[in-house]
Amino acid sequence: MKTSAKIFKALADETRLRIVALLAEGELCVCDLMAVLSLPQSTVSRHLSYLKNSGWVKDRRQGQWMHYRLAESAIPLHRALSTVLIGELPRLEPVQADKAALINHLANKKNRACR
Amino acid sequence: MKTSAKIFKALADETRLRIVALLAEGELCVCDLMAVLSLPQSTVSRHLSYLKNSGWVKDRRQGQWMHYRLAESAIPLHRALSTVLIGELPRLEPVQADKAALINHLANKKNRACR
DNA sequence: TGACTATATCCGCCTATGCGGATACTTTGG
DNA sequence: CCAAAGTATCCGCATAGGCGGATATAGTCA
Repeated sequence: MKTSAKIFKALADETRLRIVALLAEGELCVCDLMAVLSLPQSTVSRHLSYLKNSGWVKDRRQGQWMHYRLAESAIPLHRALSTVLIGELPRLEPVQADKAALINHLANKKNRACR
Repeated sequence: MKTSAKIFKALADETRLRIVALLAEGELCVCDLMAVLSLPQSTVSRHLSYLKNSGWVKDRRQGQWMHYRLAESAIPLHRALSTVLIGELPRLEPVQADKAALINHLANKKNRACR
């Protein structure tokens, strides 16, 4: 029960929902998220910690970059929510805008580093 | 987006999840919930307000009793989450215990008032 | 090693919200 | 109209957690 509330708590924040929606597109590093969300690094990093701590994302270090991706969970509620999020979040206008910004960002960045 | 976060916030609390699970069984009044959850009236009432305010429940006055039931929403995310909750919450042990307590409470109460 | 980049964490500040006892309001029945 | 029941709200208190600048850490490359 506590576990379930924790799963929902992680989604009870606008920024974290945006992050989850972006990660649904694939693995991203912190600097990409900063750029797309236009948020300070400490803010993005804090939310990612929260998501990691609650089991929503996994990280993977590659050189100086920390890559984050959605985690697959063994908890049925968690899995069911993932499915819902993947199906419903893309309907939201802000999510669509973020995705467009992501595509644009990745295009500009090409094979260059983050900045 | 803000709306979505609000929907999740309402579920980001153990007590509210228990209430939602109980209301999935059908309409209940505050005093029934107090008895089943073993929580003070002000606490139960506060959580019901929160759930009402976030669109999760509707109330209906019948004499001195205020009856609460799950609300049907027009918001796709909300509807999808309802389905998930109804499917997943019953798997949780604390929810099963609450349901048993509810059945017991209703049986003891019969046609008498709440106390 | 030293400089630079990417990230995590610390910090002080501020708001949201949980708790439950106390109080106020609403409805009913006599 | 009063008393009692059911409920909502107020209150003071405590903690969680949001924010973003500042600082610490980790990895890379010359």
